[in-house]
Amino acid sequence: MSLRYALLGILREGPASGYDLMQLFKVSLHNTWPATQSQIYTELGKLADAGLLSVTARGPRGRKEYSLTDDGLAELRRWLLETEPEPHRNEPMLRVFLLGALTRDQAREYLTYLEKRAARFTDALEALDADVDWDNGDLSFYGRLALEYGKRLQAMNGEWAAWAVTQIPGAAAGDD
Amino acid sequence: MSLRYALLGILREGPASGYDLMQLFKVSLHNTWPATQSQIYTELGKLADAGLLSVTARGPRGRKEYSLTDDGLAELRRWLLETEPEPHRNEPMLRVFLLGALTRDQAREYLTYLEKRAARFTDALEALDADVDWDNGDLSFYGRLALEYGKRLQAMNGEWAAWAVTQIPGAAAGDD
DNA sequence: CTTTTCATGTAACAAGTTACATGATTTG
DNA sequence: CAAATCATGTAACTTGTTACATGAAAAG
Repeated sequence: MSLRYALLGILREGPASGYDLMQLFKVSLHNTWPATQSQIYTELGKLADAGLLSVTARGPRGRKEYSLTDDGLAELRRWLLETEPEPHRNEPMLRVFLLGALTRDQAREYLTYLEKRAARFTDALEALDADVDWDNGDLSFYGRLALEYGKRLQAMNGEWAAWAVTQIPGAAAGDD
Repeated sequence: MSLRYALLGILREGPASGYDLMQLFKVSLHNTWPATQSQIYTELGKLADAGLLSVTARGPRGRKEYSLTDDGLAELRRWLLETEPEPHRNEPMLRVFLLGALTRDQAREYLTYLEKRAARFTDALEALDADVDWDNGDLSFYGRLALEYGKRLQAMNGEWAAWAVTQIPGAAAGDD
């Protein structure tokens, strides 16, 4: 359901094609709201049918550029102001709950893996930060706030995992 | 896909009915992996058909108690050891990306709302901590690690939101 | 002229949500 | 005996994933 609003929100910055949006999702939105090519094209079709978007230009190879309509902007604002974010799933944390199915050594390994994963992720976010050409648009402005969030989240993830690994009783080897 | 492993993992602690599992999801797993009643019953049926669970007791009102089979435990371990967690969606953060659709006052309001939300969530986690009767099982042990994660996450959320609100330029009123 | 990039669309399937439907047992 | 709780199941719908299918245009 949120994908539709992501599309409306991005198109508020200016018209774009499905292909353009696909690229944007691949780089900057992937960590926040992953979407596949097929989903994007399908959703753009529905949004245009509903009058929230309109095709405002055609290019080579069947390229279609979509623009946000007044109705689309109104619907985006309504969503932002009048609806609550839905609870989200955290698969790595679900796995923590279930770690009792493994030996303590394996559980420690998983937590160490989470710590390394956080470090890798932090590097990826730094790279993204350097890679994106931030402009003066709202998406860049708020995108930087979201990026800072990602960095803090990964720092916290790493610290928690390092702490959690010390909580598992027993020596470093030979349990269960 | 993860729901099936959540069910297998919980049943590793001991047999339970669909109803029991439903309660557990409502209280302690809701923040990590929400699941509906219909989803749980459907999945239990599939898991039993696949031989990963078996019905080991019947009670009043058609109650069925499921137990983890050896195949089920093996499949749970395989998932934990050999598969990668999938990327997860963060709707509140998607909304941050799209805040340019609102006035700056409204954007600040949203961030302030996120800060309050984090505080409320922290309180709810403290209440949960006090409410749950932690036993000596693995689910309790690892559940406490996950709970600590939740507390740290909410603390970070609140700090980030308080910082983010200061990043939005302009006086406290009268823009856009 | 071959490969890469641009560009769209759809079909089949899996996962998750909402709503409906039913009824036994326990508690006050 | 009325209300709350226990207990299960399924149908319709929405959302998301994987895979297939096609082809124009640009770059080397």
